[in-house]
Amino acid sequence: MSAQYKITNTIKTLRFFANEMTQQELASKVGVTRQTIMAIEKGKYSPSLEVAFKIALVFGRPFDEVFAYEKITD
Amino acid sequence: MSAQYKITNTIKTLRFFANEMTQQELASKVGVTRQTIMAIEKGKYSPSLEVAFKIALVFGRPFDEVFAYEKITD
DNA sequence: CTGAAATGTATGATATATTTAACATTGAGT
DNA sequence: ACTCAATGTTAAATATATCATACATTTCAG
Repeated sequence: MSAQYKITNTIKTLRFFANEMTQQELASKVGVTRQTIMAIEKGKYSPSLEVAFKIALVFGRPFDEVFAYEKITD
Repeated sequence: MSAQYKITNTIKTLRFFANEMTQQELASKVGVTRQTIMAIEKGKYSPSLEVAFKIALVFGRPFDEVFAYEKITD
């Protein structure tokens, strides 16, 4: 069948390098709840484009340094 | 108040340069309905990150060439 | 070790994206 | 002008993201 992809992110790493920002702090800055950050970090579901952009903005990093769409099979 | 942003995209232009691909063709390749492409092109709502990635993939363009998060006020 | 803070997990409610279907409008070709 | 394909619009139903709350587990400073 056609190639399979998954969305990955580097949020946990970025939090660590951002002075060990907590999930709660990130959630507050982004304007969502801690559970939303949790779910995204864990890959439970893919965020809305809006939330994804806001997360990249909070870390001040280019979008593709935070989120990627990676091929997992062919 | 805090800065306002809006999500913009270049889908219509990219369709034009992709041999004038129709909304229906794009929708089929992405795996959504034509109305979804319509709504996204028109900015009626912001797509899921998954659909956004798929659209960029169909056009074979870097993500940030398709979608942008632009400041509209300060 | 103990306790508080951070992270993880689960569930039901709400908001939003997407589908489905139907119809209206536009635009280009004949 | 006619016609057909493409685009645009609307409304109701469904799927998924997000919220709100509650509780369990990990982690680490004291």
